Amino acid sequence: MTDALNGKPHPAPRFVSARDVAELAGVSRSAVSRAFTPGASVAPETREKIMAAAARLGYQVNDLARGLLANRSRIVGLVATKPEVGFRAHLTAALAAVLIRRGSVPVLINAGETDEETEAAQRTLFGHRAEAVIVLSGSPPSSFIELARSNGLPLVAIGREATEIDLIQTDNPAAARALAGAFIEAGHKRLAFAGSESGTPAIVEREQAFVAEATRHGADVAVARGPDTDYAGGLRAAERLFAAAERPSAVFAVNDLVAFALIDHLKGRLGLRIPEDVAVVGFDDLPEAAWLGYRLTTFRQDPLDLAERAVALLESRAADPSAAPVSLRIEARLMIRDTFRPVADGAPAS
Amino acid sequence: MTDALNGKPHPAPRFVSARDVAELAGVSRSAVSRAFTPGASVAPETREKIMAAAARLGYQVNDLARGLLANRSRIVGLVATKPEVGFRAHLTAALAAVLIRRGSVPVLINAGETDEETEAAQRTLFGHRAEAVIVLSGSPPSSFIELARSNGLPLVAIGREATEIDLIQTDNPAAARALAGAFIEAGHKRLAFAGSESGTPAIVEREQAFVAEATRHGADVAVARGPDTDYAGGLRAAERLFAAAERPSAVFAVNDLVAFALIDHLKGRLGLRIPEDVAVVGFDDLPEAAWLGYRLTTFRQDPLDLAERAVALLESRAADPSAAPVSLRIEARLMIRDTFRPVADGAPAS
DNA sequence: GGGACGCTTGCACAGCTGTGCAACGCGCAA
DNA sequence: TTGCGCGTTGCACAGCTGTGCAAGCGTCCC
Repeated sequence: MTDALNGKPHPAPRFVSARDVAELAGVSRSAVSRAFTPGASVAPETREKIMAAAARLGYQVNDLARGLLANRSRIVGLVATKPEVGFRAHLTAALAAVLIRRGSVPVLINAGETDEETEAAQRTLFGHRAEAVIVLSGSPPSSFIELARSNGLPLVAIGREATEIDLIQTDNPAAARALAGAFIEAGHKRLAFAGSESGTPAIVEREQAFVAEATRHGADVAVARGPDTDYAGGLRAAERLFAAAERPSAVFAVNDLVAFALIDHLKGRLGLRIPEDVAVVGFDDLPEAAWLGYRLTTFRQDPLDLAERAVALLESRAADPSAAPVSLRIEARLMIRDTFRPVADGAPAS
Repeated sequence: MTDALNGKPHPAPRFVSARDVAELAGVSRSAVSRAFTPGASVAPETREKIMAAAARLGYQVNDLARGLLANRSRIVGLVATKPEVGFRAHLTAALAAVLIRRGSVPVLINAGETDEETEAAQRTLFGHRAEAVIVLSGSPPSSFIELARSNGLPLVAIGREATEIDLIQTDNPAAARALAGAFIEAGHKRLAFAGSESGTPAIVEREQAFVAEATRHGADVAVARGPDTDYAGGLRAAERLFAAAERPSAVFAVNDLVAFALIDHLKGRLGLRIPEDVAVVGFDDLPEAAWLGYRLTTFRQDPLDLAERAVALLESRAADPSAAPVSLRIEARLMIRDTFRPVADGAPAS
């Protein structure tokens, strides 16, 4: 099957090379190379002649050969499990856009569940001499991290916790604490956290900080975890939280997807009103959070901002490989919509 | 800025090469090459010695050099605008998974709106000697198609209409016609189509076939188009369709996103019941369509199926570059949920 | 007019692999 | 023992680029 693309009935339609251009322009091949190298020494008229020939032939510098020589491929791996779902989709797209703009080549590694797939992804990445890897949040292919470190290639993790690695992360504890405080200030006594058992560091951080801060204020906190951090998982968590006799009046959903499930369950199945009966707050600010059906109050993570910072981190890492690992925290801003409104500064709750 | 990653304080941490392995194993470099080439002539014990040395050093064949020699990079470009939104996100992820499994390298080209970005994407793709390109539906970077064809590299378009190019497409007209018939059979007289002005071929096909079939049956069809094929566009279309005195009783939304907007508008703002007052049907079967808040009846496109067929098409194209362009139609299946239930076979409408 | 200097340009090598060709060693048969 | 054949291995080249080094040439100044 693979053979079809491997086969060579036509021996691959040879691309035009610098030699072709040199011949047409009547100069040496090195002159062509210099013409395409900024800052190299070429006479203006020679360069012009070369450029004209190149344009006529449709020449494009072969980045494979260039990368081979310079030992730099410009390839950056984006490793993610389920890159199509929720916030990761937005983060992936933003990273691809930022990388392309700076001339890099984003390779999307859809790191599957099986070891076989993980291994194929590894071969792909290292075989093509990726010069950097960005690991998105999600279940952790720790073998990647291992291998990248042992080969000394820059690696940035987004939302993954790992020692000895550059890390960029939303400030989950701060957000969770602030929200717990806001719930209590608004008069809520019975709080709840709808999480998941996925065990992602971001998930764990949000839960722990929220629970800790709430109990510090003397509030009850119920915790329910779905099997995964998605809509289905959110439904499970919602069922558990609201099956008990003592229902919470304010819920922090670890995720917008979980929050949507929560809202659908409360409104659709239990007939509760939001936020009058139950206040709900999510995390991510997916576009869906602004939809009329939800109007979800949620913490905003800006994918483009995150992507730009991640790439900047990559650059400074490449500039100084021996520097100490950086751990960057980014503040999440609460987008206030209809599912919960904090008490305004000084003003009484309405 | 780019300079940071370009700079070479450490001259890039040289990967181990076949020569290193050869030295350690005490053989020639060609022996190493042969050991990693299936079907090459190597003595079993030599191969074993080489493999041991390779494992110890962590050697990995350099696909850049291999690709340079063979004139095959294994790189496949995925070109899409806004790859994070709706069905494209799922299609992109599915394609990446399929390509990785077969040993290809999926490069995600987030083809922006500006010419500058498009040009950067082109350079990236052709500079790295991509051996195939897959264009996802969306606004059409037609210069890509042009250039790919002139360089004779396999190109498959999904949902894009273009002559002289391999094409894979859902059978939009068939689905639209079937739905128009089902609406009428269920007793609806005033139909409507919520579309967009984006002008994507798939969009146009659905609109035209739906309108034609409905009028053929003598039904009224109102058409409203939002500026774009997304939630915001769907809201605009919904406003226009239901501002008129004569409200439609069944609406075909060109897209699940548009359908969600429609539902939110009808239920939330106009207080209508679905499907009692208005029936709504979408297209794509995004995961959101199964959410409790929507339970949307919609046509299903299977991203994995589409991805596998696209890659298969790529392979057969590579095997025979001179064959006539193929145009493949895939049937969309109606997923029946709560927003519309067709009359069952032979049974009367409930 | 001659020498020195600076800008251009070509040569050759490096970077890493796959493969045709020839050589080499070994086993087997005559 | 010699010759033949086969399996294995090394050499060398190709594929495409960037760049140090030296040579060439023109120009300017003394």
